[in-house]
Amino acid sequence: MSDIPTIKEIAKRLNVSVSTVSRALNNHPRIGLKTKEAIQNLAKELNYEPNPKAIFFKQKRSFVIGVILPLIAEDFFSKSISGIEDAAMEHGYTILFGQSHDSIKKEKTVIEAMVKQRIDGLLISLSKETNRYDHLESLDKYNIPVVYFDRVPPFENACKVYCSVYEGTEQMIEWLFRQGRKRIAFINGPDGIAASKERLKGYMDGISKRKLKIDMQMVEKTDLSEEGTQLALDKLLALKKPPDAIISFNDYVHLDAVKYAMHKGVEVNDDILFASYANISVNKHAAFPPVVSLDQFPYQQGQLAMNMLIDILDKKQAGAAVEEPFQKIEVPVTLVYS
Amino acid sequence: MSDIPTIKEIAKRLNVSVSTVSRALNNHPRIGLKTKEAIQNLAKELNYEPNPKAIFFKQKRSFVIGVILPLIAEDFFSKSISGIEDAAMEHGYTILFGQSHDSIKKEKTVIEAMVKQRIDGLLISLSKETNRYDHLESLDKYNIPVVYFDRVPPFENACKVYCSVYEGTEQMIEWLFRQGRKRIAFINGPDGIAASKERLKGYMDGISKRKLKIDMQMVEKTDLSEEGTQLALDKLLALKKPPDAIISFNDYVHLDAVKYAMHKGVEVNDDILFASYANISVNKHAAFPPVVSLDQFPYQQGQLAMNMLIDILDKKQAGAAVEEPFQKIEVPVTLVYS
DNA sequence: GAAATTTATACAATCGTTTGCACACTTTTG
DNA sequence: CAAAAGTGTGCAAACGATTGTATAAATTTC
Repeated sequence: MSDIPTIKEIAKRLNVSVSTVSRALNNHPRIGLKTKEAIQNLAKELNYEPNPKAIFFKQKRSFVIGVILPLIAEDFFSKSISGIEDAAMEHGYTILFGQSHDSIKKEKTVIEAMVKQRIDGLLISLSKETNRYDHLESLDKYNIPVVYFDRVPPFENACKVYCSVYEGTEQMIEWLFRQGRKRIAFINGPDGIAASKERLKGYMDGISKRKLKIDMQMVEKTDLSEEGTQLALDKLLALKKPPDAIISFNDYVHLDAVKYAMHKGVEVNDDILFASYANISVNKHAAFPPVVSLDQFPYQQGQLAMNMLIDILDKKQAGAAVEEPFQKIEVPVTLVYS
Repeated sequence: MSDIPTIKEIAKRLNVSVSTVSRALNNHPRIGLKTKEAIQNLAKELNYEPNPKAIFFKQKRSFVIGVILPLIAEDFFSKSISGIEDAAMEHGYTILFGQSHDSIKKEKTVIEAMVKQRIDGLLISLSKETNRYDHLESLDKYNIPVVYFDRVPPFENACKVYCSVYEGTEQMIEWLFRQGRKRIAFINGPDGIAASKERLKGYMDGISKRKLKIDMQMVEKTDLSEEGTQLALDKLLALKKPPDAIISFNDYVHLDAVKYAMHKGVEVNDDILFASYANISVNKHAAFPPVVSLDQFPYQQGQLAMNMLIDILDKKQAGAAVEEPFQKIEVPVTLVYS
């Protein structure tokens, strides 16, 4: 019920001035040993903690970092938040959290709320909808550093951490090819979103590299709903020469595809090998996990991104001119076999 | 690059005192119309936002609420955080987020970090390990209101929001019984944790109510690993009279059980009906979702808990004596059929 | 032993905002 | 027309902590 103790209280109790207390707690050399010890002991006893809001006044920093993710319910983001959190904790930062729910409007609202709270920096994975970037201007204006992560903007002048899905896709095709599969189909996500474009590019280049012919009949797309995926699979199975391997846009699409394929009498991972992206946790429990899935290391990505941001913040505080204004880290991906 | 404008700047520009600016922005009646308009226009133009850290000084509140969840990667918690966030946003609060990863030590660390940041209140779902509560004392000491949510402490003098898994279990058994199932087995979680105890109690009372005999051979337990679940299922299937329905501790255990049952040649949801708890999102994609699952309404629970906390905070600020010091809300559960 | 130096502490301003009080000016009232 | 009431604004203190500068006392130096 008592209030959190302040420097003032300590000063009053020991009959010294607040400045003496402040200096004693910061181990200033000009404070007498007895005084210093008395103050430090009482501070410990009262469990004194400096008020970060007061310090913010002087130092102009709050040790709070905003984190905005599209949808924490997605396996990838729920894992990455742990990396983000651990890295922040380690450096004494706390995180203000918000979701955009893949809406640009919500993204804007959350950013505004965080700017109001005077965050030191922002770590953000953009919403699927985000194709304009003017709502991020206020951060620039107020000189709040931003690090983009996984879903990064297309322009160059930004700090980014992301992984090379493009190369991963090529590797996946390479591996399927080595398993003797030649008719590799692809169920992509909706047109227009960056993730679909990158995957498709990887697919086409991967196929080309293997000197296979690109057959656009082998490329279908889903709106990510179960029905959309079923439709896509129907078309692929109805081909004169149906595929002997199918890569799905992500593991959720994969699960729907496999479920429907079983229903259609396909011998899953025999007639057709199923591959996918993300390597979500439920794969462990699934009856038919993808034979190969692309792990994008969400924890590490989150950790790297937060460390990059803290690094920028520290340099900024130290007043150092940023030598490399826009850092980029491309995290390599890895194939996971089941 | 410019700094966030302050009340001082506005005052200087218009050649009035800071107090006049403050009053004008707060629509104080004693400020002249012309002055007020001039100030408000300039404030809008400069995009002025009051500094919440400065306001915290005067008002002793930060409009920041701490939220600690065991593991955001769990479907239940990733859904509930959305309800928590939406309710907070609606009332102008922002959330500081942390995970305990089901460790009491981490829980303590996170609580300390949040107290340091001077959160207005705390919303917490306790870690599985938490059986002592002394790390929550500092909150009490500093008069920071706490609302417990889903994983609530056993003592009475606390604000809680949780759901009645006990009654839900009874309903589940009732429903299975009406499907003609009489040999209803149960794969429970580890002994000792509250969730297991509550489920078991519901199971036993549900069976008794139906005038069925309780057969403890029908109750197995898993350590929540895939192997543990397989072991439990092995024992159940080896019984002289094997079960015709199996209720699993949660949907993850369910998925493992079904996967293994298929492997063992069981006709899933025919020979044996599978039921479960949680109603996780992947059920939508699963080949064999549980025939019936207990939805615990994570979004609503989160929302209710946050609203309760904000209500307490507002009343505290208004200085009103809290008439009902320890509120409780029991959220009813619902069976979801697939 | 007086001046110079060192040591230990206090004072006061600052950060951005709010708010009680005081002051000056205008208008109303008797 | 003087007193009372109303109107518009500024001053200053407060919140918690830091920090440059001032001041006092203790110590050293010549």
